Amino acid sequence: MVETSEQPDLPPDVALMWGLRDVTRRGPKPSLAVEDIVRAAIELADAEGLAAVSMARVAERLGNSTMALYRHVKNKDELLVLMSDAALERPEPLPEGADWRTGLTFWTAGVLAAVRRHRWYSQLPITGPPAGPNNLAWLDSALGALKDTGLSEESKLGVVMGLMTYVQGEIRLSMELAEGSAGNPDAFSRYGATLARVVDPRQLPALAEVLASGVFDEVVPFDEADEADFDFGLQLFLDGLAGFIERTCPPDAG
Amino acid sequence: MVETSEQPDLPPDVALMWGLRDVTRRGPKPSLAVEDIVRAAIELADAEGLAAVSMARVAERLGNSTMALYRHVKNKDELLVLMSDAALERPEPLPEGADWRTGLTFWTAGVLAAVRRHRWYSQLPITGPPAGPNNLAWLDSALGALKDTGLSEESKLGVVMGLMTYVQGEIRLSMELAEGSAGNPDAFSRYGATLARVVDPRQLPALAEVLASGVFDEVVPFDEADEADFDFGLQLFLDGLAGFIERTCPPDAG
DNA sequence: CCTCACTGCGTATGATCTACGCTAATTAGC
DNA sequence: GCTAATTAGCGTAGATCATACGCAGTGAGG
Repeated sequence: MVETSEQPDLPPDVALMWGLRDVTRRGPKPSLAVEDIVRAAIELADAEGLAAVSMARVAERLGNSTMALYRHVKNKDELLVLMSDAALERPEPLPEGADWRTGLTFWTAGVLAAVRRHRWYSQLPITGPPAGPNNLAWLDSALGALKDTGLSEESKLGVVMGLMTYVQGEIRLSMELAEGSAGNPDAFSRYGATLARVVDPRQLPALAEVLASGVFDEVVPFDEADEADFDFGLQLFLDGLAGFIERTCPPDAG
Repeated sequence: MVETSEQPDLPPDVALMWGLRDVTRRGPKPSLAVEDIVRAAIELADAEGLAAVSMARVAERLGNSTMALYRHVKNKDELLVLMSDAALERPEPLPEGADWRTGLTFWTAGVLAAVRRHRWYSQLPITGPPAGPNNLAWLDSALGALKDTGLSEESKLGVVMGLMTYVQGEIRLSMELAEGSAGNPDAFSRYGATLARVVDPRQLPALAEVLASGVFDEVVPFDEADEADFDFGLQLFLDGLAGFIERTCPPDAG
């Protein structure tokens, strides 16, 4: 394990993500860097899914032995943490002079786009609050979208956490479902039929009514339906936020 | 594997969750039922976490051999699917005569309470749209809360999916963070210090401002802060929904 | 030049999931 | 009741995995 004695009070994985290591070290030059390991792991996950990411396969891809990785990474969990920050990359800057609503909409679309480039992202465990450079850059970007609202810092943070919660739910629901439907293409076209077979109108009346309305019979591609639903919910949230901002910081009371 | 020839067009795991199996079968009486397996797996996960749920440990808990389980469950993934429905149990019925807002608030609290009884829930993979009896009962309950709004069935479904997305995000963020902070108690009290160490005000100005405001210095128990943030976001969503309902179905235009 | 921290790696251990095939139990049909 | 078909439970074994441990060689500090 590489020591990070320069930042003794930082959690070791955080120090790793920020590239804070000793500059002068004895012994042989490392022929491997954490960044290489993380990059190889991400490529492997992109190509063959997260389940294919084993220490052995990552090492093989780097032309090293399995155990060599453990000099740079405490264990596999730490590797996953590093992957979760590296996969996000940096956010594109918000459009200049945009109001908070377009800013947050832009931000949300950006997060989803970034995450969708790595279909395994939703399967990563969440081990702590955002602490890596990319994660914090996204957090900063969302907070920046709210800078002209006049909200308190605490409120801004609350708003952003609410939005992150909603986005996180979308990531999990839509991405894992998309993964599942990839391996099982007609699970979705059959969904209406499955429900019809199983739903008893006396026990689940409201659901039976939705079924009877035929919403599930339309054959809409999964992605489109999903995006429409996401946008709908996002607009509701932003509508509510607009009300909150007006109530808290009336524009003419400045 | 138990055949489910009565419902040949249902996915096998769905049939299992609904208990649709052959009534008359040849061969020895099964000494084991899927329900037993699922219950044992849930007890094990409750006691020792999801990682402790291996086919061997579940079988051991039942006094059977490992391979005996495979007569009742196709593979471990299917067992996880069954666990994810069984863990939810049935929703409590909505309070009689409640309006949609109290109904949905009640529903949301119920989902979170049900899920929090099994701390491993958030780590389960999502393999398909809700199809088990408990999942569908919850879905029905949420739809039922909207029955007096006059919204179209399609809109109701959209609203519920938006709410489920937000709740799903909360489940994932708060539960996995809670798990993480259990094994690492002061990771949260250190969070402010970690950020202070790592955030450069020139690179992350908005985040730096939040940090400077001292929000992260307050020592609030994780659960309380989390619940407050969740409620705040939920209210924003419901505020937005109120506007949508008024716009779509004005009460005096009925 | 010597010391010794450090890198890479071989070996080994203990889990894990699960394919396969055997034996014994039970029932359907006669 | 007899026979054949079917099924439950399980033992064995293979493949894959994470990772503890210790050794050999490297190269910087003294």
